[in-house]
Amino acid sequence: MDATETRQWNSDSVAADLERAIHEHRLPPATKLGEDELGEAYGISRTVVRAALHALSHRRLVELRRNRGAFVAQPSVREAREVFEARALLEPRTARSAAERMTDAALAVLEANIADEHAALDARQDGRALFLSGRFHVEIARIADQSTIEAFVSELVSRSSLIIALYWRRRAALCETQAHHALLDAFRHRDGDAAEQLMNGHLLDLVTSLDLRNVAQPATSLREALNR
Amino acid sequence: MDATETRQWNSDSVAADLERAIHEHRLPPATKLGEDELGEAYGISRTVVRAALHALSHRRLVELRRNRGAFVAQPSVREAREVFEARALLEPRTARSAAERMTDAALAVLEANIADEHAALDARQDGRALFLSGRFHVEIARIADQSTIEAFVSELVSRSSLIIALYWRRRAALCETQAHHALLDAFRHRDGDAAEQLMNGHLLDLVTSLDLRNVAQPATSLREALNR
DNA sequence: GTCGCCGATTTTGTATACAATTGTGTATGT
DNA sequence: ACATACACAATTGTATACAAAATCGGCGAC
Repeated sequence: MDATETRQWNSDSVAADLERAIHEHRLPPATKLGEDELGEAYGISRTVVRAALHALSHRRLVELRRNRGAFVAQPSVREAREVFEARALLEPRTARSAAERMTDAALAVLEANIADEHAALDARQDGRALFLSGRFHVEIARIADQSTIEAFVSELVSRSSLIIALYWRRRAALCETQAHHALLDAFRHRDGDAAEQLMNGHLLDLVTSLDLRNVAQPATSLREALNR
Repeated sequence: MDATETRQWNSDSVAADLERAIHEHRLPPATKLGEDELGEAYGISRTVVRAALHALSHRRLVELRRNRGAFVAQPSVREAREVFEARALLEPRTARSAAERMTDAALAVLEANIADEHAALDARQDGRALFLSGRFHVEIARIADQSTIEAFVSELVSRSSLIIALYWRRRAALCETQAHHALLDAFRHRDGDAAEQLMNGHLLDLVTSLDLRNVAQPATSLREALNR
């Protein structure tokens, strides 16, 4: 939590700040997000914090339990599958559209994004790298000029970050940059077919890199498991 | 607004009630949703009303303008196209999944839904018919057992209702029931191919029944138009 | 008569106070 | 020693009070 009391926060900016922290794994799944605690951290009242937490709960990044408070969400195995199912429907054809409408300026943005990903990985800032990796996908929807789909992809990408936190199998460096480079090449050639197919494969790779066997809910206390 | 002070409202139920009113065109686009007004209507404080309005704004059914209040959204032509673009990506393949997993119980639900649609049309309850027509689409996602996609489709269907309110060309009875009957037949035969194709065609028909020429924003006061 | 400015009123944004619910710890009885 | 019941503490849910912003009306100037 950036408790800098210098900035002027509102519910949207607090929600964005929290979402980024969750996306970067600074706030891992199941973290309790107390209203008083957050209000003090940001220097605002519970009113604004509550609005932000409600916003995040609508994006399924935060789970609200009545009279118990807000917690960083812990997507189930089933939810994990659903998220990537939805991404598989939305992103490949959006990548095709993006490739067909690609401009040099948009290409530069994507290239800069990949460069930042590499820089973050080199600096051992895994959370930031993961965030930027997600941004790459959202940026593609933006380039495709589909703000509605962009909003869905943005939500799905953030939720994917939670899924990765819970079910990631190989803890090694995120080798996704290869896939992003391949996509970038397709975009350079304005090759919609290739972009669609590469995105499809990229998402499949992501799912297979997860451990989605139906074992009991992970990373939770016995008490929590029984209350579920 | 159901100002029955008998029920106990919370932010979620108020949001659901308002969403249904919007979906049924009882609250047309651009309607001002004053906090005090709603609070009095539901017999609750502004706090709860605000939470409900924020929730609806996240679904893009309500537009919040800072220090000016909440209004039923007026999707632009561009947003209208985007909504149906997103539906075209999500719903056809979801209909295929639903067809492949179809059970007799699920079929019965869909049949009952269509029957209700007819009943509403016969009773000249156009709003209710439109709502039920949307429910048909959401139900398909539910049957496909994809709650994440179901949430997206639910949002898109509600937004489609606003789009229909603004851009519907032929004000005649909603002739969609034909398409829904055809889909039901495909579901009865567990024919995934047919279901996917029928849904695709159905959505295309819907878009072409709209008047999405880039005329100026409709149905708004001069003052509002200038402030935009 | 029209345009522009300024104050009063209305409405939203935020903070705080109070009520309700949940979880925990302790005491007591078996 | 264990289980149960009760009371206390902590946290969320809701209402209300206050502050800030925008709208609307009237007034005056041109």
